[in-house]
Amino acid sequence: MTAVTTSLFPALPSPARATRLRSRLLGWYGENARDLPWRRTSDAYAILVSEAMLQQTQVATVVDYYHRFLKAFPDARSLADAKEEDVLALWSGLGYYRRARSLQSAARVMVTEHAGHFPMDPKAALDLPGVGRYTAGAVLSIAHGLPQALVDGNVERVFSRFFGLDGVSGSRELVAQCWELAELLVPQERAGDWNQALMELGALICTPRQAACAECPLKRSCQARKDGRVSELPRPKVRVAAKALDVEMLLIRRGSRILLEQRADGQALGGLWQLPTRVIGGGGSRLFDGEWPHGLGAVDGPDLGRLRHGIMRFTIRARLRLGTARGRKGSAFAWFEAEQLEALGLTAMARKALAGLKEWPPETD
DNA sequence: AACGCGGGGAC
DNA sequence: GTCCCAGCGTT
Repeated sequence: MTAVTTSLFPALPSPARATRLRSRLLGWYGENARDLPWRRTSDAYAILVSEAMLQQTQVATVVDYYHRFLKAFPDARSLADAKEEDVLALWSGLGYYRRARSLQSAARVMVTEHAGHFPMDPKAALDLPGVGRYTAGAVLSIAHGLPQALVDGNVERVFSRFFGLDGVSGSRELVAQCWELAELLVPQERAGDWNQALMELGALICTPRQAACAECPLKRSCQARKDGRVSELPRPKVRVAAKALDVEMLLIRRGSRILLEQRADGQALGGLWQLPTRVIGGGGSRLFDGEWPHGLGAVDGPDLGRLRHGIMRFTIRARLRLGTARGRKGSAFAWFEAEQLEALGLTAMARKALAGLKEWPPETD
């Protein structure tokens, strides 16, 4: 009987190899780092804002939101004191709105428990709402230089390829291996640069498709490249196909205002404002009802516009119709002037529909 | 240990 | 169309 002992890592790096790896990647980062707004500050609060926005959201999307948000809420105290609706308005269109609420909650904890600052203790950082292992490591290493590791989608991809880890993207096993490697490799000095260098390599060179291996500073020691498996690692996760959904939205005018509906807390997009919407085909979705709210209805006539919108596991085809409202509506409904819409927490679909209008249609209500 | 949660960019 | 993005909290 042969005892088979499998090393957790096909190529666990020796201390000497780890040193060379750090040196190469940090050198490359020094030459190639993008000039991103959150790299111009060492304010832990500002970096927390950027990290919250960057969760599952691409850099290019975040930049403008980051500037607007910090202008409105320059420190934890101002965010803690803000109205939630104003926070949501600045998050409108970014998605994953729980991030915005958690960020404000975290700011309130920072004010009450930590004198308005992001805590220096990793354990305390993890107690902040919306701050998990990744975000705690990111803020502490980038803002304060603490030797805290992090693993995000970029790091997972870089490690999977560089060390030849054959796992499914996002799987428990692969993520655990990556965290162990990240802890092993994070340097005592320049930990923030090291972490950002790993992510930058994943974003610019070691990309999900068509990796630019020729330009990679680590190409000489990359296991996947040796094996010709760069395009195979990490293995993609199985995904559920999006389902089609057909809906109608109502544009209801009264005077110079239009009627919007606030989605209920506890449902998807809770608290955000939308145009009254009903499903007309494709089956139930938990996103919209099949009937107009009581007293609301569509006016016969040509569509005011059409749009497509992807959300969660649905591909929505929406038509915008002129509508009318009879009787008094509940508290979920409110009339808004055009100038108010920009400062409102609209759903992205509502934003698209209103942006697509060349001019407001005639009043019929 | 899986799943729900938005929206958009890149291909 | 598909894939996936500087993840987290809940079940």
